[in-house]
Amino acid sequence: MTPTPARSDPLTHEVVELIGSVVARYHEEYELAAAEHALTGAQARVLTLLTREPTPMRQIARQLKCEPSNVTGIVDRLEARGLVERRPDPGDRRIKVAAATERGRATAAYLREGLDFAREPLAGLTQLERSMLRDLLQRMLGEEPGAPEPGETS
Amino acid sequence: MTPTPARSDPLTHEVVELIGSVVARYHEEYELAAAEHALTGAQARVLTLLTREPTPMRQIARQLKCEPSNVTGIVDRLEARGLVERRPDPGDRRIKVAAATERGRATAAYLREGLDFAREPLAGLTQLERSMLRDLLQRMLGEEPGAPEPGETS
DNA sequence: TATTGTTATACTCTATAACTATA
DNA sequence: TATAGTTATAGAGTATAACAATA
Repeated sequence: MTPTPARSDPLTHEVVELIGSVVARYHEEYELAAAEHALTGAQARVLTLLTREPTPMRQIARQLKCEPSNVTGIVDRLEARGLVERRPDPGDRRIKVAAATERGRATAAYLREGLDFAREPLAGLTQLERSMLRDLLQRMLGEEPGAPEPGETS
Repeated sequence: MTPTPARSDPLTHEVVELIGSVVARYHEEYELAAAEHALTGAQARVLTLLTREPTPMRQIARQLKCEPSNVTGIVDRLEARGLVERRPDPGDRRIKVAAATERGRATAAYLREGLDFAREPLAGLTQLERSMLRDLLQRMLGEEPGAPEPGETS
């Protein structure tokens, strides 16, 4: 009769609504911070990704969870602005590795600084509260050892 | 020297990253649930909005934080599928009030059921933990009385 | 034959500007 | 004149399908 016990729980519903608000606000601020550097959200995400590590086009698509054909245009536009460059892969000539340029890394750093969300609001929480929040979010995301998500093949 | 104390705090950084993960996963599941009903994310958001309350076009734009001209197309497509209808406003003939139809409400209900995120993961938390999470998120969002965010004009 | 990246195409979302009809 | 909604337009993201180069 109650396959999902949490479904009709008003407290759970409240938390779900709050998470929705967090998601909305996060997105809003992310797009805003990106726009300040004349970047779209997708461009900002790819640039941030490439700042962490040079990545083949196909793998960018996997991380963005979109089709590989879309990545071509996004990287094109970043490359046209000198924020990213395509490099050949020494081992496989089919592969093009996209990498952030020096300018791209600088832009990404400014972008990161502009992303005040969660940093400013989090300042209102004590150290203990922040670590409680961290633990709760970790458990929500199933990132705890001992609770391996099905679907992880390796 | 340290205008934003939380900036270099590794714990805060960790929480920010976790929130990023929550946002990514929420969006992913939202788009997926919408796609199961042949809806785009924007269409699903508007439909959900109108299920709660019939709303003038202009006000939809404000809630979506987009330009009013965009709403025309989104409501057009929902109306073409019989999920939404435009009604005149008795008091002001300039205004068109968009409202969910019976079919629209039914679709929104299915959509809501498909949105497992946060409900399933939250089931792994105790009642106490969930209320702790609620309180922490509320304070992050500045929704608590006694902590009015600057910028609120009224 | 399979994989990588690209191109071509079509649809949706988005902002901007100009337009219509009401107020 | 100001406001509500729309139209027209252009740019960007998205998926699908077909393609060239390479494995």
